[in-house]
Order: sequence, then C-alpha cells, then structure tokens
Amino acid sequence: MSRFEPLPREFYQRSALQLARLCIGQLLVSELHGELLVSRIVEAEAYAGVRDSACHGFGGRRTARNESMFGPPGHAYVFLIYGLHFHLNLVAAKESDPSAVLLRAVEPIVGEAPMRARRRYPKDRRIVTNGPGKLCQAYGIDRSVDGIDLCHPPLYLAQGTRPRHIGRSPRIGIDYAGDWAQKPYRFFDASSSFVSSMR
DNA sequence: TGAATGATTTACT
DNA sequence: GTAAATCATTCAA
Repeated sequence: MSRFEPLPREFYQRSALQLARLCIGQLLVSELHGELLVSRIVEAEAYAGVRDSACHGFGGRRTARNESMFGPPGHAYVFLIYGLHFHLNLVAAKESDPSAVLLRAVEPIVGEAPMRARRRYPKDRRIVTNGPGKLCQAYGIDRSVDGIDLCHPPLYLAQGTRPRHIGRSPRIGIDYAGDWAQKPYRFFDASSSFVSSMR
C-alpha cells in the first residue's frame, strides 16, 4: 500500500523558518480513515519558538493545549480555533523548543472524492483544501491527531517536487503580534491556485 | 466561577 | 462588504 516513503525525523530537525520553506511541494499522506489521501503542500507558515509573539509557545508558556509543540520534532500539533476549526502543525527544531509549521493549504492528488465528501461537496474544487481549517476537515483531522508521530503511517510527509518559485509574505490573522506580525514567515507555491486567499 | 478571545469559515446584505 | 457561528483555553478575581 505504501507507495510513499515517510520523510525521516531529521527532516524536521531544523528551524521552523527553514522547515516551512522546505515543506512547500512536499506531500501530505494520510491513511487515518482507512483510505489513502495524498496532497501537495502549497502554503505554510513558521511559528518560531519562545521569542515569536504570534507563537503559542511564546515566552515558554507551556499548557495542556500546546504541550505537543514542546515535544520532539516530527510530531503533530493540532488545536481548535474559533471553537470550530482545527489547525495542523508540524513540530520543528528540537525537544522543548516550541517551534512549528502551520499547514495552510494543499492540492489534492489522491483521494479527492472522500475529501470533497467531508467538505460537503463545494462547487469549486479549490474550496476543498485552500485554508488551514478546510484541509483539516477534508482530511478528517481533529484533536485526536494531536501529538502523533509523523515519521510513519497513518499520517506523514513524503518527498514531493520543488515548485519553480516560492513566494513569501507576512503571516495571516496575527495582527495582534506587534513587530512579529510584519515578518515574512509565510511561504507558498507562487504558481498554485490553491493558495488561501483570505483577509 | 466567570468573561474574553482567537494561527477561520461561511452566509448574508 | 460585514457578521455570525461556537467553545476550549486562558486569565482575572
């Protein structure tokens, strides 16, 4: 079944900034619900540890919610936002350093039908996975995925292909973060039509 | 114990 | 364009 080889733990052992950039073009593979889902990552943001005022681990504040961020790299950090939507992060760097990469948008490659079904059949296929809450709904990812190891099935990244050009911009929806809100910590595939368009 | 608040999405005017 | 939905978590008292 596994036509895809999980990327090794070493892939995640770098700064969130580097990891976010390297994630663009990689594949997100899931067998969480018995069906194979594969998508190409086209948008991601870096949350860079205790000094980053937009990061949930800011100031070393360790709580039940963000515990996974402080764990070893190569694991998932999933949280609920606005009481409605889940966000999927890849834990980066090293243990006790709360750095992570938020996956914001992907392009379905395998299993688009079940993804569309979970998203209640949107008209435009881009609406299936072009936002952080949307891709989690499409994949059926919830808080039960928080903390799982991403170096083996049922959820992992696999080698993809590098996009021709990677765009950068400030992160979305963190205006409260002062100076850190200006930093270009968002990366995306400039040629993809699945990049989120909010705000 | 209680009030405020989001790393958003969707529907509606 | 604006606003509602909706709740775990956080912080103040």
